[in-house]
Amino acid sequence: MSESSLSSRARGGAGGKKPKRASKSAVPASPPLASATAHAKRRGGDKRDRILEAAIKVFARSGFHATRVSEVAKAAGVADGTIYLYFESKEDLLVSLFEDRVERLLAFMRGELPKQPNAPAKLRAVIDMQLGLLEGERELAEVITIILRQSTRLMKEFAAPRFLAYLDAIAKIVAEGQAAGDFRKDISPHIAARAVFGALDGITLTWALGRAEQGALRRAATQLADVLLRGLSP
Amino acid sequence: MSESSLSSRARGGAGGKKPKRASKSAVPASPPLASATAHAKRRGGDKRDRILEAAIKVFARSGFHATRVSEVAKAAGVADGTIYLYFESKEDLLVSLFEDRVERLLAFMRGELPKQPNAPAKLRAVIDMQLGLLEGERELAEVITIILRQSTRLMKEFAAPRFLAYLDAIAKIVAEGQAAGDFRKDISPHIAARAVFGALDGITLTWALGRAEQGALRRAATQLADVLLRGLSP
Amino acid sequence: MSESSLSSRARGGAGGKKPKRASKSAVPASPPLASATAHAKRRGGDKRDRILEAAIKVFARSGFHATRVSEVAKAAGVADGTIYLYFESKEDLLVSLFEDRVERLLAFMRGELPKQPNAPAKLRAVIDMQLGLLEGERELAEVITIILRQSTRLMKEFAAPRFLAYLDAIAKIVAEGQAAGDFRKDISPHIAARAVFGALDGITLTWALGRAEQGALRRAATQLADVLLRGLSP
Amino acid sequence: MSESSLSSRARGGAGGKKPKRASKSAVPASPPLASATAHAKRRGGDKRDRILEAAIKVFARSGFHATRVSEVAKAAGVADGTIYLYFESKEDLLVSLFEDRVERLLAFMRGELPKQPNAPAKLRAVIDMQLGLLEGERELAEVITIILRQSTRLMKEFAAPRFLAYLDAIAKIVAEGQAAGDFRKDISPHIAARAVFGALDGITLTWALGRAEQGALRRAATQLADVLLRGLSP
DNA sequence: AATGAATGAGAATTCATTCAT
DNA sequence: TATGAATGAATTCTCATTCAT
Repeated sequence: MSESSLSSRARGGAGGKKPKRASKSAVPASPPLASATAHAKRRGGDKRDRILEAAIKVFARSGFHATRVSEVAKAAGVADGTIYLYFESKEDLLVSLFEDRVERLLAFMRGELPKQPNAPAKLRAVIDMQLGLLEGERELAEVITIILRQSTRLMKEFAAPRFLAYLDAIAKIVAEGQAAGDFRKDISPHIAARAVFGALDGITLTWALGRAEQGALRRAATQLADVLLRGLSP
Repeated sequence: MSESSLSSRARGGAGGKKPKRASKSAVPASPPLASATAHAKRRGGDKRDRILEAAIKVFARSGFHATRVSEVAKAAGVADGTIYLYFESKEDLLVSLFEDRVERLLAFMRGELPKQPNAPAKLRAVIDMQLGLLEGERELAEVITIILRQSTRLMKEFAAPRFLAYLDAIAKIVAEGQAAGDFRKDISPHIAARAVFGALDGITLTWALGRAEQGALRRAATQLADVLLRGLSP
Repeated sequence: MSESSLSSRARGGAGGKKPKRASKSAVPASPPLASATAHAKRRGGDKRDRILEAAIKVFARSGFHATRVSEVAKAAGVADGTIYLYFESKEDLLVSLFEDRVERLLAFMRGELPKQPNAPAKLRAVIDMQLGLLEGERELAEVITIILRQSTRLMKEFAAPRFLAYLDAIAKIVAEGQAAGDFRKDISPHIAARAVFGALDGITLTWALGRAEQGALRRAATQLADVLLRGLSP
Repeated sequence: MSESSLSSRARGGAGGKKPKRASKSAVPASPPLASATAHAKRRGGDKRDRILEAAIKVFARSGFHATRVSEVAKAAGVADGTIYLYFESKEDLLVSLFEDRVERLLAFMRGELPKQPNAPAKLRAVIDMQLGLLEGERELAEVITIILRQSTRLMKEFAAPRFLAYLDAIAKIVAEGQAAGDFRKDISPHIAARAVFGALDGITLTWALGRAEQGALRRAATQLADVLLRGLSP
């Protein structure tokens, strides 16, 4: 996974609080996606983060278009106008949400992947991490899998490139595995990457829309990895 | 696959024009999803279908919320008010679109699946059909994978149950295969179904958003089936 | 006075109902600036004109910025949205007002001036016409002398060029008179034009802001012409 | 010119810094309207004056409504809130501007006029002074001729009485001239005053909106006085 | 059935003003 | 005095939907 493919674009004042640990399962016990508020209630980020936090909740409940800015403001306990001190528009709020939270996920993955010995391990790590990190963040999962796609402009201009970069990163792992003889060579890395990403997305989506049972995502991760790794084996 | 799971709800006057043939590849040469206009220009369906046709185009281009009803009317060559003679609301237009077109796909699949000898063949047929039928229907593919999710209400109230029914149908195939010893038994049919569905969705989505190359979907179908069938093999 | 300098820019559907007569006093008994509604209640212009009519009243009462679009709508007896079927924006409403009404005044003047035998007669005619035509149109006078200047953008981009064209037309009359020996030659036609225009504007303004007595403007016109013609005499 | 007609209403802490000299041309070389800052940087007036100074600039550039209080604050180098320590509101800022600067002009004229031997000389002095004093103060000229009229409330409640007082002063000069046989008697002093005021205003306005060439105003003053004095001669 | 002019509810955003520090 | 983050009232304009023709 190249640095560039997952690199983030700095935005607002969202500092990149880097999570650093990795357990054997490649997913830390405490979620690195959780709001930084807990530790960083100190300065500035405070109000901005309260707004982001509230936005996740409200967007997940009602969707992007059906959500009124005033609802987010109310949920965040600030005045309507205050939102605009931290975000340019309602759309920017959604983008910032995505950048702020997804960037943490990607940064974490960027740190973990190099630790894996080979392509199969990396692929499993990607699956474990994506699902493992969203476990316990049902609302965020919903925002990423559904809400983000509700603004066509956002989807096409902003999210698509990010998704493509992520796909590229997965495709690289597949290609690396093929080169090393760990994966069958008759499968296009690109198609494989889309299948992996789609499967992850589909599992997340149905989980988020359903009862979002605790542990379900991690269990699904294991099984998905089992199927895909065997499916890609030479 | 149970009747109920894929059964359609009659709506407006959209009769279920049943496509009839099946080639060896399980996908007919002429797309069964194409507008029924050609044959059914007789009465009533005419204008209704022109509106649906136009709606696919315009929704695919601009998304659900950014599309004005007047744009659909213009594209269909009818007056704004005429839309409301055939559909209850803008949202109903999208729902009808989904029902009208997806129902044809599902009906077709309902007809084809029983012809397959076993679960692996059925799973491959599902994959072939979903991707094969959308090939050449880029705009419809975009409407199904993206636009339909833009109305949170629609997504939660209408599409989700349909998707779940489709998931059930796939899960049943997997379970059937496990029972027959064709598939490994350590994988939850539910999780497998979500992975299959997600992979199909992801491949369709990126294809629709990208250059939508001719033949790409069919090629992807073959590879996806190869990976999944090996991945699920006992 | 050149055609170009007072030519209008067609806008919306405001047909140029040309007034045609000229009395000895160069000002017709029935005001050519009055809404065309009276005669033309027939088609289309009806609602548009009702809105313009209402806008003059409300703008004159409250000024441009303090006037709500909904107030204009209410005064015109139409729905808020209807305004936007005929005008692009609140600002466009003001511009259209200006174009629609001032154009009639200028068109009238364009028709009358050539009938005057010499420059002094033309200058007197301009003064008579500007003041005579606004007599009985207090609100319109207020819109032109005050309200139009309340939008800086409008003033600089739209009104200024029109005013300059008008100034040019007056300057040409002065220059013509100087060439013919009817006016003293030590006065810059440009400065004279500004003085004439300013005097007309000042008289109109104070009249509109004051009690706007009947006949006051025509009386003022005579005296102003007397002073200026003697002041410009060789 | 009566004391009352041009007397100022004390406001804020704006003391009347009295300019003192008078040249033969009735207009001093150094502008008496310039900010008092230079001498009075001592206390209090300092910041208040910086704000007024900044307000002239910003109002002249963008107009009253389009100007944000924060822009004035920035231009003055103070915090937004500081403005409200010196002025009650944005509107009060404009009023204060008017009072502060116009009062200096009027005070100066009050001092000069009695020195003139007769009505014609007084009228010429008024013209010379109004135009002469604004020369070199383009932005102030713009504020007085345009910006001040952008708030309808201000215009009607505040400026109109002031303008009327000024008109009265001019009318008195005309009447005085008529009584002394220096001016023709068939012209209403009121109308004459309006014409003079309007001409002055029109010349200032077009000069401010145009290129505001150096010397143009003084030249215009001479010519305007020439025309009006001959026009008013018996 | 078809039209499209008219409707009017609805919401994002701005910005003058306040006030805790 | 000075600050500037926070407030929240206020308003233009859009557009799905209706309905008289």
